[in-house]
Amino acid sequence: MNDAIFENFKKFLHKEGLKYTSERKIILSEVLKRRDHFDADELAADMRTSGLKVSRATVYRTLDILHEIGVVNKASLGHKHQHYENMVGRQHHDHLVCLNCDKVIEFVDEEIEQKQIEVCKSLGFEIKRHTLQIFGYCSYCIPLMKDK
Amino acid sequence: MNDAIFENFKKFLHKEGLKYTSERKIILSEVLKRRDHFDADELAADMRTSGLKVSRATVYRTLDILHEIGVVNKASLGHKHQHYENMVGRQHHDHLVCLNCDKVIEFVDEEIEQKQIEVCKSLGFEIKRHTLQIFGYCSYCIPLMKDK
DNA sequence: GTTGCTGCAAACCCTTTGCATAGGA
DNA sequence: TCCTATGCAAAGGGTTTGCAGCAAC
Repeated sequence: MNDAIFENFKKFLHKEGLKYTSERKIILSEVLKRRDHFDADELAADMRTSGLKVSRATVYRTLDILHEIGVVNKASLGHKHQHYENMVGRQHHDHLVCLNCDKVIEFVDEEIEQKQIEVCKSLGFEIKRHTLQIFGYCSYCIPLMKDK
Repeated sequence: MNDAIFENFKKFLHKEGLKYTSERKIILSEVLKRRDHFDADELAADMRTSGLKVSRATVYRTLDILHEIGVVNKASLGHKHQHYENMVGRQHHDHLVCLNCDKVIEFVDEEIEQKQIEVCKSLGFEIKRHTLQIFGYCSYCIPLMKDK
């Protein structure tokens, strides 16, 4: 079923006058295996470990393209670097981030989504994307925090 | 009325064994004059223009303290640097950010706030802070975007 | 063959830090 | 006096970029 994604990627690149290179294919395939919130460097390092030699620069450049076509989502999870996540077959969601263990919990609340649309409509604002992050302590870390 | 804020600042610093220096007073007073979303460098530059010579490093260091005591809020508004805003006399709010003109519109929606609390409660997550940004086009820029 | 891509290293940008000196308490 | 703060410049960390050689098309 991923064939369609590679096909779309190829079509998009062609449409933009860009090339369907082996590095781009490799990066796409590695991204599609992911179910976590990774950063560009992490992806590059994991690829290197797997014997896939693609430079960091190319990873950054390709993640940009994949973001543009919606294959990955970019998220600011409270670190100084960006995180990415594979969005294939998934819908928009928000994040809870544990300040102690860095765990990320995803959630969707339809009312929150709906309300955002209403707010924008009432202000004449055209939404392109939206991102809600809640920082705090997950259930495992709350007891640990009490001790301090 | 700002006297109380300076007094609190002084008390906080004293409690932490820190010093109530003239640079810190100057930075606090400049921050209190602001009603916009500024970054550290901008604040430092504006201060320099006004003849107030405080180093960038001190501005960063002091903004951290002011953030800790809630005088300023830190926000990621889609740039690679942080933005700050004076929070004195203000409540938590969310941001609409225009991707064309960079304008920032603030809003609060009680239902969104409430829903976030409910989601966290149901997941056993203890909220420390939360931040919702909506990126898109403001009413002034929507017509300009059509032309492209 | 043409044109865009890659890898490398250097550049960049924002932010933090080490250190010598200044200045609150 | 004691000890933290400041300013400077350098380091840091993530990301982007210029360029020469390389690979799609």
